[in-house]
Amino acid sequence: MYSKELLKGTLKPILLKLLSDRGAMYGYEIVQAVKQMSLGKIVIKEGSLYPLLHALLAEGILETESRKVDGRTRKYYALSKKGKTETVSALGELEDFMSTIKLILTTKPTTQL
Amino acid sequence: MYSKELLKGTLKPILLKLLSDRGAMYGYEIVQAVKQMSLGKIVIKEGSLYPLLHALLAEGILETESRKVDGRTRKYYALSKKGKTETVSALGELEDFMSTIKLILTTKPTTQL
DNA sequence: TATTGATACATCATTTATCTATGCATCATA
DNA sequence: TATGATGCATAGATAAATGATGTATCAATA
Repeated sequence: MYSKELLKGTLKPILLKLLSDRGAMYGYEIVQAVKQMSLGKIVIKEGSLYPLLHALLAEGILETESRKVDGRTRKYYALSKKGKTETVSALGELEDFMSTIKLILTTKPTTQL
Repeated sequence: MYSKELLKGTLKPILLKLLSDRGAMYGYEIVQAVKQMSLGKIVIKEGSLYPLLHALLAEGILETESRKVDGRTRKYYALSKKGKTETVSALGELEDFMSTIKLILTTKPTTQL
């Protein structure tokens, strides 16, 4: 797990990317997938994920459908049409941001003002 | 400027990297340097920077020295010995985090569970 | 058969990094 | 003499994520 705050702002694009790749997913599955893909380094908390899912649902970015599997209810979330557009811009922004950070981190010390 | 929250957790390592590269710097100079290096995309607010500088000073990560230049007071901050160690781990963590995000963002859609 | 751990959803209070807004002061310029 | 750039500072607001907690089903095990 990374120091508390780095994750901020990255959860939403990560979620959108996952749904974009895999189609409909349910909460528990999302947590496991992120944990697995990040080699255990990113563990989304339920207290973070469910409010985010509900918010994106309310925004019309996600659509939902409940299915009963082995006596347990799973609530599947998928990208709406609007959500697919949103995903493109969210991922673009994150990648842009990361290159900016990378730029600062890799600037040679000799580059003085 | 990026959407509000992405910056969270990155300000400290960015600051440490800057001081590590350039030695002692003062607040206003730091804001300008980050703005310039990020091509205007990252603008640190004074309300964010000064409390951070004071906190790092209190932690013994930074050392300070005031100089009067052209009638204006500049408060220079530099890494302490402890701060140099801290910088190494902070930058390491940020880079590790970024590769993890990159890993998730670039995973091929065909990689299903 | 009782307990534990995994599965599955949910909410509420707390934390905390950053921003907004504001304040003060000096200097250069128009 | 007003404005913008330089320079430091703080207090209150914002909002994302966490921690803590709750409910319930199912599988494994002791």
